Amino acid sequence: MIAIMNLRRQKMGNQKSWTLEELAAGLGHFYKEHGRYPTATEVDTFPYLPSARSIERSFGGLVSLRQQLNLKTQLDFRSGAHSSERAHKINKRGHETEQIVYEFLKKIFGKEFVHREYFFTDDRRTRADFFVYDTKQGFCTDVFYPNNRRNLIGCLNHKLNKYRSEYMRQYPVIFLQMNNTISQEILDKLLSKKKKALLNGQYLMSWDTFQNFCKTKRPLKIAAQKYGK
DNA sequence: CCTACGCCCCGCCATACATC
DNA sequence: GATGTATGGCGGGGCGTAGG
Repeated sequence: MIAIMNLRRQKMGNQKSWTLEELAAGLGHFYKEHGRYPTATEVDTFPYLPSARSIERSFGGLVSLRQQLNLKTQLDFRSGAHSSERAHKINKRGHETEQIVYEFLKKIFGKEFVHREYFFTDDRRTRADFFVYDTKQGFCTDVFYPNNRRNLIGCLNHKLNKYRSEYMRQYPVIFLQMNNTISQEILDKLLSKKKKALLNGQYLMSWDTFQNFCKTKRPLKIAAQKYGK
């Protein structure tokens, strides 16, 4: 049996290949802590395991590894119960998160000047979560809640792709990242190293940064009160 | 029924870096 | 030089939900 302490590898130097036994011990350690086996992203951040990428190289990937070790768990987390549960959680969280942002924007800019699900064209396909009218040109906000840094990059790339076209770039757009464990400092560092950079008029903000940003904007006023509610 | 959407998991790939 | 491993980006597939 391999002692857990021996499994923590040094980052550089003296690289030895991981054995199946060591991986089994690492996975077992994760199971003891969490009552289940790790996904690829969890494998990447778990100190007693190599990266999922390494496992892919040497053991044909995580699905194959789970099979080889005959783990009493789902082999592939992309479908089935795990994926179903995840999708439910994401939808619930997404709805709640968007509501928080909506309430905040209404308070600052007024209900009349905050549009939800703003459509750029009439094909009713491409849209931003919010479009806010202010005394200047206004701005779009695309809200998301990534579970961790890695997924954040995935989400961001997806959004950069979506907002590439001319008509999606008529207004400034803020990609609003709502996971408060990922600070603005982390976001800025990530962007400075990122290959596919943000375009002009695109910003990546944390919730704190976004709130301060909104306070620098000038809300519009409703001219005649009788049109108010 | 269909399609679009947001997010996540995974495999594939290119690249960077250390060692031989 | 060659080889091996770590790292991060990218695209495909999957899920539930919303709306046609």
